[in-house]
Amino acid sequence: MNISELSKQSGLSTPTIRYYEQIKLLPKAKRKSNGYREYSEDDLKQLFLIQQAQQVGFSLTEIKAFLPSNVSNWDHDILINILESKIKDIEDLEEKLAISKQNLRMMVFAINNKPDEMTCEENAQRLLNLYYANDKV
Amino acid sequence: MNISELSKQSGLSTPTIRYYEQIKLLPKAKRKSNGYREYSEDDLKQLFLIQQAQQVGFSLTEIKAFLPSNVSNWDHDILINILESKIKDIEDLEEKLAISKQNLRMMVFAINNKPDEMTCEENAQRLLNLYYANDKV
DNA sequence: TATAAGTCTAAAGTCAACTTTAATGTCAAG
DNA sequence: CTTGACATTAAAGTTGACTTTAGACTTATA
Repeated sequence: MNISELSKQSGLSTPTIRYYEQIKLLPKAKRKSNGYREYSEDDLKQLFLIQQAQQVGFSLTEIKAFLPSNVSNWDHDILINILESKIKDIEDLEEKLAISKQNLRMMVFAINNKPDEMTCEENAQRLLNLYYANDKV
Repeated sequence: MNISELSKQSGLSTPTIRYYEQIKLLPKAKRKSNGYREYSEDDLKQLFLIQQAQQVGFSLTEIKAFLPSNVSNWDHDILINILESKIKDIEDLEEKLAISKQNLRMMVFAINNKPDEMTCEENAQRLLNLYYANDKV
């Protein structure tokens, strides 16, 4: 498929796809006789994979390191270590998310239960404290 | 406390703290007679709060919107909506994290169980497919 | 009292991740 | 056979989130 088709299917703009090739996040695309780039389903899969990793907070540089194409040249044990440290990263983030969610819920609760006689200013202060009642900062 | 003390306790550099004031993420700091900024425990709490929100993927602009100090001027229902949509964002992210973790585990497994007669190239391809066997993309 | 460490401001620089621009080439439809 | 949509490149511009620099003032230490 042409680059615009890949763009449509992946949800990334065509300049972004070319940019990814430029920074070697994608391999150099095959070219048709006219010079146009030609892509396959595998390229589409790679792009989904990249987006997924990006959404969970990995930088493009990090992603580059553990794409299957690069992975094949690697030392087995180092690779396993990298992967497991990524899993650890995700688990850390999951914990932080849980805390933040908890905090947001607390805010919702605090706002819904604001005593009538309390001013907004006081309530703001109360919210800030509620945030911290919860974390042992 | 002075800015360097706040910096130490919060883990943010002093220019970062000044920068946050500049973009109005923090209120204008009180000044001592010599012009130095003076901070309180509440400022420290705000900074922790900001870092927490940032770590789970909110931009400074987003964070600005739902800090208690700004929150106090707001319409009750709109505010609750914002908070609940943030909770939703977090839950979406949690789902993505779960998928990514699952994928990473699969890679670890695939690498550990690579059939001996398979080339690295073939294994790379196999990994890419394993990634996608799992998501219904 | 000199010197180092801390503070101030405004402005410029940096880095990641793109996007936009400009100039040109290719192809499909009327 | 021209017009419009799509392709190419290299280079410059943008945005977010900072960091660095420069020049000046203040405060604590030897």
